[in-house]
Amino acid sequence: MVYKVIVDISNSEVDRVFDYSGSDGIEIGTRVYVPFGSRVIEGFVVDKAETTTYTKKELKQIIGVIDNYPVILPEMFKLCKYMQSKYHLRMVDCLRLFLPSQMRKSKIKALTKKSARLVVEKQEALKVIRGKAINQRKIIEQLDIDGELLVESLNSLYGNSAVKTLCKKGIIEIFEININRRPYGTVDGVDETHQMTDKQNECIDNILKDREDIFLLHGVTGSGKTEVYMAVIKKIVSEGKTAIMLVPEISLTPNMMRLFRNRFGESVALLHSGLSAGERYDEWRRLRDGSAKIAIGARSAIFAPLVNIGIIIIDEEHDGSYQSDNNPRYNTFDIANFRREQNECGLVLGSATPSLDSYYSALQGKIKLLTMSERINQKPMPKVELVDMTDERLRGNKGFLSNRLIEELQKTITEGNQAILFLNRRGYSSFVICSKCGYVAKCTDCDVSLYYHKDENVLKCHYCGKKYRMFDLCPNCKSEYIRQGKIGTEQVVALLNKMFPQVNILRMDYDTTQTKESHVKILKDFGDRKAQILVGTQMVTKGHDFPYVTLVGILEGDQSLYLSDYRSSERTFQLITQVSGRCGRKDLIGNVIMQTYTPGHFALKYAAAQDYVGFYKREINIREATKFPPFCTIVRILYSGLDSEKCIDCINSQYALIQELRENEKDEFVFLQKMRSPMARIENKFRFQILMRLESERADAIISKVFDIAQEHNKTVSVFVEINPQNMS
DNA sequence: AGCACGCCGACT
DNA sequence: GTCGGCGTGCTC
Repeated sequence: MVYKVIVDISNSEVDRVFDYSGSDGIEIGTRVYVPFGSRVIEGFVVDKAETTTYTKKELKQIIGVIDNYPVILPEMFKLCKYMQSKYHLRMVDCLRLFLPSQMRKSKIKALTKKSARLVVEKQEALKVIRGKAINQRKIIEQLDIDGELLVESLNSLYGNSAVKTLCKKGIIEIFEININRRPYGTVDGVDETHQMTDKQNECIDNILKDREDIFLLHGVTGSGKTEVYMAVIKKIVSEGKTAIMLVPEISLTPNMMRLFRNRFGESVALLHSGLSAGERYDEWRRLRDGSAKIAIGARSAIFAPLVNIGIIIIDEEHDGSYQSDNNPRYNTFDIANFRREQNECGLVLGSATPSLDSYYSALQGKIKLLTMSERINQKPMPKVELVDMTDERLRGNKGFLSNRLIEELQKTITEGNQAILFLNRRGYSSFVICSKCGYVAKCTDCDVSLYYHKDENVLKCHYCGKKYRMFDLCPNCKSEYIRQGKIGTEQVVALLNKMFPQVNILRMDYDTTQTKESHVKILKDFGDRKAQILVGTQMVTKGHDFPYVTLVGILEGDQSLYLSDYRSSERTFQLITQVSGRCGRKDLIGNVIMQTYTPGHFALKYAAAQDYVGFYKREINIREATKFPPFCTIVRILYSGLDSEKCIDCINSQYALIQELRENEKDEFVFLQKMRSPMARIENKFRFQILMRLESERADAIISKVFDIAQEHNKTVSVFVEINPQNMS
């Protein structure tokens, strides 16, 4: 029997089927070991045939099967084809998405990667190297700066022969590093069943009535969306079907997990980043063999190996993390919709602040709108108060907190309740500047200024993570007049500690959640009321319920408003609504204070009024008038590379081709421009982009041509096509 | 991706 | 000559 095999190598050159002979009876979807060139690698059987055009001599034999069952389901092959045509992805990259990563590379061993470091002093090493070996020199210099680097990245930058030679010469050594994962806690406790409201029941009935439809469940924060999901899943599972529920990674809290585990017990499988390799594999296996019926997880859980799916739920539908922004790039909604069609099942998008696109689709009648506009048990929505910081400044308050917010904080503390302060900026201050000569510390590899982190006393680049020594004197003019930029969460905590020395304060941001335990611990400690104030970034806005929080302070409500991104109003509205919803969840009345310099902005006004529909109407008008999504499709082609000249050559030649395309499709282009990327350099790579906006009706046909154009390029420049990207920088 | 092969410059 | 770096091309 001849088997068509895709080899497990992520490279466009080998992303096609290779024919192998093998004994009969290997099922399509099985993984196998095959000889490839001079080595043995893993591959996926994607098809079988009786004959082949290759001669007996050319045709090699499958060495053996890896798993004794097909790991890829038939539906997933269809999905793979769909993704290939829609996003122009490599077949292997899709297939890889369908199984837990640690299953690849020979069974479920600990995940290791090869890393390299210098074993000889830089000066000594350089002496040994011959004049011609530029790449070896570069590697030595790089390793001297960074200490150690992954072999794969050295290979891709300088070629594998240079790395191998250095190793042979004993200048560098290659060693394995382990990437550990953490286990998740055991489950105890019982299912708390709630009395459903009429509104909740109505939504559940609707979803269960039209089993093949797409629904947008617009429910205000605290309206009990999770209960609706669980009730729907319960019914579907009782009919012998399976379910997928997606949440943003960050809101997959222990709380949430407990809720589902208590309700569904062993039939739920949790897929999230905190699982260890073994556990993740176990969970995947339980889904694959049918012992678990419900998959809950972040974005990638949409690829759960389930058959006979009865419902797919995407919670916090508006969340940007549903769109993958590095390869393979895909949009979770597309995948969910494809699986919905394949399984003829329902799809529910849930949010308190639906994305403009989804709500527009709902009003167009393309998807069904369900609304829950009241909190359960008639709890009132929190009162949102806007504080104009310009006024505060005029009245002499130069601090970061308005008098109103200080007053409310004091009240909350004395009453023994809790407060959340939200500021979407981490670190101590956003930059340092010499007020004498104007010197600003910048990253050497990225086009950004550095944040000051006081607890580590370093300057950090928030793009590449590189750290620099902090200075007392200006490195440029040696003056001592160093001023600091905008206040970040670290400084907020420091200042609050001075203001309220008797109060415990927790901080939750990227810096304090680098290990999984800390993330869980902070939430648990705050939930246990070990602290009265929680200061945090985006992270504090999602999903968790803290019943004793009666005050939410938004320090810079307008911070995200003026980014050069068409979605900035939408984002701001969502952020404020989400964070406001953290408040007044029990029987205590909640209060939200939003500080801003632009209290008149409609996004802030509607957010304060908790008026989603009002905001929607206003914003959709702007989108329509200015021709932005959902009234067009934005396509961005991003070019990045170490050599800026080569990037420019590449973008110029492709831009010319796209201009040609526009000549033939004049009516379809709303906008076309090439430019430097707003982030002109990241990690030493220069970035350029072509932006276009297309009429939505024929966008797919043009995008396909754009993909073809982008395909042809030099290896030293990486080219990515993004459709309606979440991040335009 | 990763390996072999073969060209070509530099060193004994 | 010949050692070794580095580009090229191929893998059923």
